[in-house]
Amino acid sequence: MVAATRTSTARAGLERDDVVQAALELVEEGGAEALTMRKLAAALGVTTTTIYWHVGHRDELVIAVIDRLARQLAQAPVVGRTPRDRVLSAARNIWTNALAHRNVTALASQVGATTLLELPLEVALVAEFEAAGVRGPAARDALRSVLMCIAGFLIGAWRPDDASPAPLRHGALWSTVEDPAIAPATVEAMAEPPDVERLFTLALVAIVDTYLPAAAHPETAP
Amino acid sequence: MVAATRTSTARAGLERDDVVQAALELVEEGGAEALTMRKLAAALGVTTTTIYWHVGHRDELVIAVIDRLARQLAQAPVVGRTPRDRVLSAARNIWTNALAHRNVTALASQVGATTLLELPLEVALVAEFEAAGVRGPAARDALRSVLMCIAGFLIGAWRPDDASPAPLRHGALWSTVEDPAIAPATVEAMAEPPDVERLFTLALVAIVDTYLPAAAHPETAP
DNA sequence: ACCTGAACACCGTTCAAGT
DNA sequence: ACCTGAACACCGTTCAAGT
Repeated sequence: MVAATRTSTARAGLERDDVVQAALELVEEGGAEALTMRKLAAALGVTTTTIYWHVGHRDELVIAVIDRLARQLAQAPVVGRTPRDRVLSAARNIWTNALAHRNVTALASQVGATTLLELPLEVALVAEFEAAGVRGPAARDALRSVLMCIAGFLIGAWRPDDASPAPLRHGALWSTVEDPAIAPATVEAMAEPPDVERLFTLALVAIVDTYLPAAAHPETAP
Repeated sequence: MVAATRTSTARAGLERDDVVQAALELVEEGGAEALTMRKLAAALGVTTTTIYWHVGHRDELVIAVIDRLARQLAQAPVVGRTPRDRVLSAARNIWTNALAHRNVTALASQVGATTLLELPLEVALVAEFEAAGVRGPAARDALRSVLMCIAGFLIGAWRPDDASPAPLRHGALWSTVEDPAIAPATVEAMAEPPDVERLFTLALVAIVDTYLPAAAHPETAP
């Protein structure tokens, strides 16, 4: 701890890094709404205004929290033999990372700082797109499409319906549907939760294959 | 708006529907955070507690707001000659509707009431999937995949980077990237905002084609 | 330089009371 | 039945002041 190097121990010995780290822990455990200036101060045994002295107002603190997690994250390895497999692996790393740190990821998404959190993983993905022959604006479109797809499936993955009030759940609302164009068996199937992990994989492959050169598609390869 | 300042303590002639309608207008104009019990009361020329008498606490009010917009929405027509085109049209109706009512859609997403808002459009989409030969659990997976894809691209569409603080934007962060595996031209391309509408269309087609029977795919059709 | 205490302008929510 | 006023427990943020 850096505080140990201090010779003058008259104060609380609090440093900006300690505050940010404590804030990160609050978010990881309790989500964005658990991060209040007052709770954070209490967790550090300090007054609310002390937080302001160290990190400024809440927006700056949030950015610092995201930045701190970004630096802590280990660079996940990209695996696979073919360029296509490696692209999928790099994309899946972003997905896995977001699932592992859902609360910070959700916070980053709220404040529009997603890129700050996952830039190294994005860079790794684009590098694989380059290796697969996708570059320039096409690489940007491919990256953005994959990122937005991940964002959407994340919502489905970490709000597994039972976070909603009972009468608002997908199954509950669909159970009231009567439509001559829809078979009863299909309506019934709507009540079951989907396998989000599997659906994500299918969607990811579909989108990636849209951007890869035709030669990389297994379906249309000679 | 029904605004009027009352001093007397007699009836305001307020009904639950008026409160919900005023709340809906607040959200449509100013987003979720514009909907506070106090602002709503002020807009109606009434005391905060009156809101509670009419609609209960905020969660119930939010649900009522979403429900009210859902009932107001005109049923968008599905167009197209082939089953595939009609599926894409029905899916695009959900996308278009969400863009048109972004604030309420975002609110619904926050509280897990998305289905409440767009159930009729979901039913229309599933009906087209049925007509295209996708039913039962496969129809559920197809619907869910399309919905999650829409959710992700919505984030990209209504947070067009300039909502983020300047140094956190995609382009700004990417401009610092130096990676031997990535061509400078590709890094430069990352600074330009993508055409989200176009990317959404490509992704939607890719996902829909994953679920449609092979005969419906133009690429693999005989 | 570091930290405290009081204060301000907001929130959601409840309760007793008025007509 | 409908509505008000006061109150409680929270927020983020600022300011003067203490060491």
